[in-house]
Amino acid sequence: MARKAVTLSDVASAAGVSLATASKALNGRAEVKEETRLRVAATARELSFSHNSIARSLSRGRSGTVGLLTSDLEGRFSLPVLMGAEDALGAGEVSVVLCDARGDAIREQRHINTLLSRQIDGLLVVGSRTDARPSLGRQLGIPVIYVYTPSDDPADISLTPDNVEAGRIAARHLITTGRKRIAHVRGEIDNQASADRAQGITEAMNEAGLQIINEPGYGEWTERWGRSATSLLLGSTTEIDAVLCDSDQIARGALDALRARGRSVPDDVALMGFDNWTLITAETQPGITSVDMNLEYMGRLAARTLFASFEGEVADAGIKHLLCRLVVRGSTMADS
Amino acid sequence: MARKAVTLSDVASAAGVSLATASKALNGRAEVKEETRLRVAATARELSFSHNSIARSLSRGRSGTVGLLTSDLEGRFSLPVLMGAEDALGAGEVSVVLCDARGDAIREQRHINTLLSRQIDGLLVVGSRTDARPSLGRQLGIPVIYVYTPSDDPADISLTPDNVEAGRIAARHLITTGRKRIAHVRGEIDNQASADRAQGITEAMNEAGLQIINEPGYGEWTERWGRSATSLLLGSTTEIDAVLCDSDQIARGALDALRARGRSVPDDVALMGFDNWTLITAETQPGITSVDMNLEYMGRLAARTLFASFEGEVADAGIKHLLCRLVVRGSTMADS
DNA sequence: CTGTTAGCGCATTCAG
DNA sequence: CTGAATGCGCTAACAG
Repeated sequence: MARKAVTLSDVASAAGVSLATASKALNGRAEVKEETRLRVAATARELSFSHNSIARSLSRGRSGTVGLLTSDLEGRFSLPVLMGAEDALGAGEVSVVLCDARGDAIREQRHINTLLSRQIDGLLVVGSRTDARPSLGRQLGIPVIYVYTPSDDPADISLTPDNVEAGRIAARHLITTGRKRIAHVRGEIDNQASADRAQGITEAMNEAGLQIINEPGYGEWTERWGRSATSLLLGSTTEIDAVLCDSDQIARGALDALRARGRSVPDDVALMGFDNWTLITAETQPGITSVDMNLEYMGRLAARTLFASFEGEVADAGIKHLLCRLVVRGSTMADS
Repeated sequence: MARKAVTLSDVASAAGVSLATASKALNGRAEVKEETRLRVAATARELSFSHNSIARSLSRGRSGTVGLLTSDLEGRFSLPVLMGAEDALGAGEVSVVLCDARGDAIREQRHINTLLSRQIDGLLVVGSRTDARPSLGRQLGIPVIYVYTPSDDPADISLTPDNVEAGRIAARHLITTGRKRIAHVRGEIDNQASADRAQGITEAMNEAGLQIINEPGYGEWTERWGRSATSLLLGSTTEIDAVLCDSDQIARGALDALRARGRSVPDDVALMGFDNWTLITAETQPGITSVDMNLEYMGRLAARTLFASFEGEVADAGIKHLLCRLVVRGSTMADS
């Protein structure tokens, strides 16, 4: 039943060599005669030997493991990041230990301690909003990379989307497709992503000599808010020909409200969201144009950066803003 | 910079005891004088000592780690399960090593090997559909529990939702609220969940002397399919007063179609889905009544079962079907 | 109660 | 090129 637990010394004696030689052979190390290397490899295969990585870690001093600390697994932002990271890491021989702090600082600290005691070689800290979070400090002794949610310490390495640019991209797309009276339905107040996008939008509008229509103000990241904000907009005397929403969910609510009011999308009014949550944007009729934050890429990049720092390379500290990508669907351009 | 790596023997000598005593003290083991235990604990704290769990694992023979093998991280089914499991496991001192096989058998095998070489104490295999999957075999030497997606080997331990009962629950709810002409919009053909639900629905209908209206047939798990299936239904001469959809996404599509045809929900037609994906069911207007699969509970239970088997308890093999839970919203009952 | 002695399985000096 | 010896940090019998 229980695995025979064939050890390296089993292989060694079976192959008629010493433990040390077997180790070297299996690790492709330095000077071992090709012939013996092959013989050891063969017997290892026969015995279906598998390294005990616990023991290996102990003597090597590295565990081949990285921690993945997330604050909310359910979040739709941390998940793609996690996937990208897991993908890149898993391919590189290293395992990922997952910890969900549930947004609780105590629990986070506990997790960090157990991760550290497990001798992880590096740590990825991923959050689900772009407002900076408290740094874990520089005393951890291992490389740490903050993903999506940046650290508030500029000495840390953080990867986050360039939401200002995302705002520019969105506004420019609407302008390019002929819209002039663009309303911005915002997410929650005091939210960095929303603020950054607003900035980018304003910049792009100014470039074009236009002014944003910004009546409905802030709300939740929900369809409900999208519906009511849009109703407000349509109820006012201000004419609009585009609604730019801070999230796809808000945009979906807006779509329903526009339709209920008899406005056709995109003919009467163009509609856009952010995040490119295809679950929403690709399912509606018409699909909703959005700006993708390249989250999975971000996770992958974070993993690569971690790898690099294992090799001794030092990535530049500070917050690195990653490019976003426009995804056009029917809500801004007919036909498509 | 690098952690001082204070070891147990550092603590021991600092506290003026032997290594062994220090170990026992810190582990709250057998006979150690209360006084010395405290002294050791104190110095350990002073030196901010932290166990090296790699070394500990090596000598104990157990790693305090379980593998979590999933086939699709993005899946909305595996995620809640994973959360529940991570929660229960994390609270119990054990860490979770995450592996995503991306639905690829080769990759899955690779992951299993590295997990095994990492000496995991147990394995959770979670999938995102309820059709049985190939067993990993009984030769792994550690307890394995299949979650959501059951194993095809009855000797394995599997946890999965009771979709037959879910079907009954759904149909009974519609019947209880006075519906008689109920259509079932199904998901993909050859899908176990859909088949099980159909069975339960039929049973409940028969109990009430009713017959299911089942014209539109099978389709994708998408809003699009929900829309077209419902359009078909409404276009036929058969009158209906309820649409029971195999998923919330399908139901949402159905809602749009009903509305487009001028049917009011729930007054003219009641509407239900399965899975209780609140992202959808709670956001629409009205909310969509659904049957929750208790996924997070399932994950938690899986973790507990794993724990139990560490303690030597043997859970009964076979597939255990877990109860589902009706969640009533506005789409089946006015007001609420 | 406490300290001594062995390993856990492997990588790594350093002689041969 | 190969092998005997040493240690990673800790737990687990044993003696004292």
